[in-house]
Amino acid sequence: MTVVWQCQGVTSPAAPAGAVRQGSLRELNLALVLGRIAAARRPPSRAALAADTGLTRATVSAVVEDLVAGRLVTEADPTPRAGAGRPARGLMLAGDGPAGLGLEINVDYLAACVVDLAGQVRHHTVHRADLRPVSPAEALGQLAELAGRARVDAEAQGLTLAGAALGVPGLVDDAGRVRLAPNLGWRDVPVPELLADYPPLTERVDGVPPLAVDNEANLAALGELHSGTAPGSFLHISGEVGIGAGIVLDGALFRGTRGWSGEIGHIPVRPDGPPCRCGGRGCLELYAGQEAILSAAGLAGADLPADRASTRLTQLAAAEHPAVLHALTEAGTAIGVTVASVVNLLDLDTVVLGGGYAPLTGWLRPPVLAEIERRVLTAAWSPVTVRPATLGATAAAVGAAGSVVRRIIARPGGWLARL
Amino acid sequence: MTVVWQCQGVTSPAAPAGAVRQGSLRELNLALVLGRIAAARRPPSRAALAADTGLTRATVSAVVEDLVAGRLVTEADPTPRAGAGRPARGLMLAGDGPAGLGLEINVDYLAACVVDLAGQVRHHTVHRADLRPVSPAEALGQLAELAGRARVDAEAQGLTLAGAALGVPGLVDDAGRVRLAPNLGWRDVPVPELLADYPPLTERVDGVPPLAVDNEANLAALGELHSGTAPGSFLHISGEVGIGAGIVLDGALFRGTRGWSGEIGHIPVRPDGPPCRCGGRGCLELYAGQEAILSAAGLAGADLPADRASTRLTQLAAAEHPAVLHALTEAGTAIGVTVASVVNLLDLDTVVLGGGYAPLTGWLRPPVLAEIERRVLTAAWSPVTVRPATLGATAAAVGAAGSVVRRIIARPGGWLARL
DNA sequence: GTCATTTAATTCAACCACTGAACAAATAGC
DNA sequence: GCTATTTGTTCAGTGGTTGAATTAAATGAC
Repeated sequence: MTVVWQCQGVTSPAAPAGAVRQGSLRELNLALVLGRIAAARRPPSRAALAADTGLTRATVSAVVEDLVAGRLVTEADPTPRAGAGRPARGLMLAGDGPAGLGLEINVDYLAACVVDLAGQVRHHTVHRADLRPVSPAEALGQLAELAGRARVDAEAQGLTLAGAALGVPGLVDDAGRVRLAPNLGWRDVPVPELLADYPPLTERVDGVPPLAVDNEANLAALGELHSGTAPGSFLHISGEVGIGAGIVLDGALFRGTRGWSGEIGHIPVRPDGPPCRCGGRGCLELYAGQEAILSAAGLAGADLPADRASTRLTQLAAAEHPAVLHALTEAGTAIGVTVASVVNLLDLDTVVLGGGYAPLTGWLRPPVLAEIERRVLTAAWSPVTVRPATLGATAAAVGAAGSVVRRIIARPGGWLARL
Repeated sequence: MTVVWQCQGVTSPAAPAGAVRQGSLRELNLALVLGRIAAARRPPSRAALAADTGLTRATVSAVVEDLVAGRLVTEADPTPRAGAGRPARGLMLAGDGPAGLGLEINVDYLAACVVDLAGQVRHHTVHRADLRPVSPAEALGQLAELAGRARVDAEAQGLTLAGAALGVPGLVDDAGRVRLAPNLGWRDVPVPELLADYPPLTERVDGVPPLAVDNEANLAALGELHSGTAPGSFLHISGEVGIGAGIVLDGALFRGTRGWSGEIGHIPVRPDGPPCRCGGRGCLELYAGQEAILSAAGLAGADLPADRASTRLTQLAAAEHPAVLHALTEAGTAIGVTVASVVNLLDLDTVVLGGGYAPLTGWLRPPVLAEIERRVLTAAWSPVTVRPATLGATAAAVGAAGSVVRRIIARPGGWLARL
């Protein structure tokens, strides 16, 4: 049995922009019902779905039959119900159907994980290594090995991988080429070509590339969206060596005209400030990037590996180290000025601090909120929530895997047609 | 014959998020075909539409029959074609069907206009008057009178008004209440209530309010979108007394969580700059607002009415008045810093300068582009276009009227069901 | 001038998916 | 055991699309 790869991109529009043929009706209702099952707290019955969606029970039954046949949905154990009547058979996402493979390349680690339809992480590997001195080809080779092991493990658990997504800390174009990943030292790296020796990651199925490559900040934001703890629109700021942001609007990632949205690290905080290596002046990264915080805290010479720096900062902050507290307040103020701009522009009510910022949220939040309150015109009527991300350090990998299964949930028709 | 009002909001999602019943199919295809007719350069034939949409010619014929019966589409004069074959009958949006009423209240004028389905402005009235000393109730009374005259004129031309939208220079909530319009001096003005004496503007039809109230910058951006000269995603900056922006993403206005997006005037340019009346410091409005430009140009004492200030600036700039040129360069730089932030964040490739900025584009563009090139990470690969708005001074009124007819084009089913 | 050719639009039987109502299944309460 | 109640399925009916055949209206060759 061959593995089916059908991921063609990370954002899922779910709107049938094109022609609405006869069968589209079924496709839309498959997506509708499956979406409700995915969103429900406890396994809903067919009758409940009918009441919820407005479809008739007959239609829901037919739709569910398709979904069960396609291994997307299973019936839960018959739970004892209160009151009279035939007991409902609860429906839930299948744990043994299609799954998504999520990959991540970052400055100091590689990660691979597998997430099933229900959102459970079924496999997770992190390979710590400084990737800066390694060539892109070699790094991708190591990644492919990780991917291969993840696949074996997934299949041993009865899962079928339905696609893969890869997060990188840089700008990615439509073809999956990494145009620029400054902190990794990559420039114009043709990821799909370099992975050509690993067919499962590159062989096209029906002309669709199996591997989606995207910015890690975008994928981390998607992961946060799918974790169910975030609202439909929010800004997710990833504080790694650089600072990236994922923008989620109305339940969908906003990727911009070329897919290069979220470059929040180079928003000018002080237009006449010190020069940044991007060519601008006074960019946010100069005030709230990892190096800037370490240097302001007097830890510049320590030369910590990137993943240690964050934990070290948290420890010192918890110990109320004065220079660290000051550095975090300064960083928070700079983030707050930038976030105020974003909120004035987009009217978002939630900001999620992710990556290295997540454990520092307790210290960053006060100055961020202070700047928002000072600078956002509508802050008085609509308070802005600032909270830490719920996914851990490899949020991008989990988000990448989640994006694959979310795509199936948003358009089950494509998956079912392949059986 | 009664006037039918069916406008319920300005943004048009067009996606059938809910249940997909039997009839939804027809509704979606009505929207699909009508949308293609609206977007086409020259009147397409049924056959061309079939090829374009992927529907069969039979289906297109049936759909078009409905659209013609509903007065949304008419057949164009049979144009002589090249080559053999039965001549195609071109289809175009009807000029005598439903139309939209657009209204605008601004600091120094009231405007009303009527736009037909094809986007033609069929009626246009501007009433110049300083609205600051006038009470909101009285201003709205004058507006209702303008609206009444527009309606009479529209009906004399055989048009049926299908809804109305009103643009105001301030923040509007879901209920149509103006929460804050600083330059007008309004605060918590319940527009629908104050218009209660003018039933055509407030009587609900099927529980739907006939009048949508929105920010003028949003409506001006929509007008620009519908004029067909702008791409699917762009930033529209309205330079009036204040500075507002409309954000169009993927062909739809982005309104934010509460509908208060686009407050670009209070994005901090210099976080430690002079205090702004919004409570923040160094806001864009302090560097590129009308007063700031006039003051920097040494024209602060002139006390020109708002509409004159813009023309005066244009004249002086054309005459190469040194202080004015300097003031415009300074303003353009501030705008450029802000736009750079927006482009870094959203990856837009087009910025439209509207309102008072439109005639000044020639002088504002160079400094804006210079800042973008310095500060936008991706500027080297994807150049940003900065261009003037194509609609005139009352862009918001035209955009408001356009939003009404665009809603019908996006969801013709609702309109047809009312016949 | 006639006729083949070509393209446009309509007609019609077939089919697909949803609807609504009737029916079967499974439980609680009396 | 019987009824009430709720779940889920079956089935005839219907709306809307499909695809092929047919009609319509022009050009161009002879």
